[in-house]
Amino acid sequence: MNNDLNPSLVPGGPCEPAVCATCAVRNSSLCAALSSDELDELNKLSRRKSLRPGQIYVFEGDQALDFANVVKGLAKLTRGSEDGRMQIVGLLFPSDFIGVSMGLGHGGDRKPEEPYTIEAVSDLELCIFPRDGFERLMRRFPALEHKLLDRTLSELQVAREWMVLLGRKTAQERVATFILHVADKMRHQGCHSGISFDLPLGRGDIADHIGLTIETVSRQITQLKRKGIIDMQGARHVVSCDFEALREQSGY
Amino acid sequence: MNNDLNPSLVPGGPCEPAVCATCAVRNSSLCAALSSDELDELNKLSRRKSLRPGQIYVFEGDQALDFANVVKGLAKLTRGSEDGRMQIVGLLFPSDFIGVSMGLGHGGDRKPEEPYTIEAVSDLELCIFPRDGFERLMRRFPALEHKLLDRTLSELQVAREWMVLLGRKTAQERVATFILHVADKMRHQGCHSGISFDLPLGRGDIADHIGLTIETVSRQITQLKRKGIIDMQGARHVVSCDFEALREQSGY
DNA sequence: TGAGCGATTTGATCTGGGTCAAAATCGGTC
DNA sequence: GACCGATTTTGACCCAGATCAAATCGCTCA
Repeated sequence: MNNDLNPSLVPGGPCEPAVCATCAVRNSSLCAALSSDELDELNKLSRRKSLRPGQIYVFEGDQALDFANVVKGLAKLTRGSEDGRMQIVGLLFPSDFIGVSMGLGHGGDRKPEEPYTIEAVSDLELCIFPRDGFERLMRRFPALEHKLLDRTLSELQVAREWMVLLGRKTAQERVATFILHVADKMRHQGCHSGISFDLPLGRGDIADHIGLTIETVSRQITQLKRKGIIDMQGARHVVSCDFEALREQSGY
Repeated sequence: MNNDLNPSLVPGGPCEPAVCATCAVRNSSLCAALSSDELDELNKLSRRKSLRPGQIYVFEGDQALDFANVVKGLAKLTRGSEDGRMQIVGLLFPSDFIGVSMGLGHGGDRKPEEPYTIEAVSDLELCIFPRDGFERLMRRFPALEHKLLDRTLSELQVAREWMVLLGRKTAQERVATFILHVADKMRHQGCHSGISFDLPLGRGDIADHIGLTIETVSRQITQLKRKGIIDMQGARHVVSCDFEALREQSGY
């Protein structure tokens, strides 16, 4: 898939909107598909929104909201049930795109329902686009739609990996896999110096992501520490970790 | 999203290729995005392939194969591990599209690896397109790419529903959910008369799909029969089923 | 008709991870 | 630097679903 930047695109170039020129995800979000001129059009539609940890952007069952880019922070995509069970079906990192869970193009009919709740995990900043306007731009700029397809395919890939984890892996393998995923994600985000990084989720959220309980997650992390595979300072900060050993514990 | 048929498309119209005109999935697969003329071009690239139950189309780890439409039958998309654990991450019904699990556009570089095995469950018929040619057509006919995006979004939706099932549902809820899904799928496939239909998978495959063992699946089905929620003739054929009760058992 | 074989069901037992409860730790903050 | 609520860890016990083993069912083919 074409990941090249548009050649006519120079950050801060001719028509590049000021907000976008300094935007942390200008070149990694869907916006990377657009030239400065095109970006200018998109920018005219956009507005920013900030959320504090624990604040909810959409509830499952609500009418479909607008689209948005995650600019900063972390959000979780969850499904809950009355009796308190909860599953995190996706994590939303900077540059991830929000709002297509229920498909595109519900222009005429009544807005469909959001299938998942989106909640800020850390301080979150979103760049929001109205559905109609964004879809219209997508029709005019096929590169935008192309990039969305690209991303949706990787998300599908991630979701299926998680199906394997949830369906067939042991508690130990799940936790090892989760830590590997986080390390990988952090490396790509650049918030990462070799082997030391923070877990972006508390034990409860980790449990809801890998289909276990808080207690089991905690015990498995203790195991990994005992085996010398990871070393931590406090509950969140991983000081060192043996990736090779983790991979072996992760059930491939 | 635009699900309308192309108005210039009349089955059996001007340039409609003969194979396509009688194709079972002409109007439900990606091909529904194309006019007769466009379809003609696509058809020139295509070839058919048949597989018997149990035959394997691609192994996970193989080099990426061509794209394909499922024309007839059922296939499963699976990930296995050395110790025999197996997870079905997707079922492929007629009109489903195959070959994008690892993303698009690996033109220049070495072909990436298939992440999943694809195996025929029943007699399977595929309509195969070479990667390069199909991607070129996708660039020329944006409606094709649009439809692929549409489908990928629904598959992501299905995968996430399954994450909830695998992460948080009880055995009883998993089996009830599975039967509802099958009933729904069968209704849409038209192989369905109100309340009676066949389970397309054996107990083993059901188990691998919903993250249980054969024995547990069997016991849960027995439970549902005892409760009078479903009635069966043999192991595969559902004679009647109380959808309302099933929905209640399914954990929503 | 009935022997043979894979798929399914049923039964008996075991266990990984859940549940419930209590300590220990971690930040904050006054 | 002592206090407090939230988070995490640890311990004791339990149970849903796995495992192991043995019928039973439903085919196909002789």
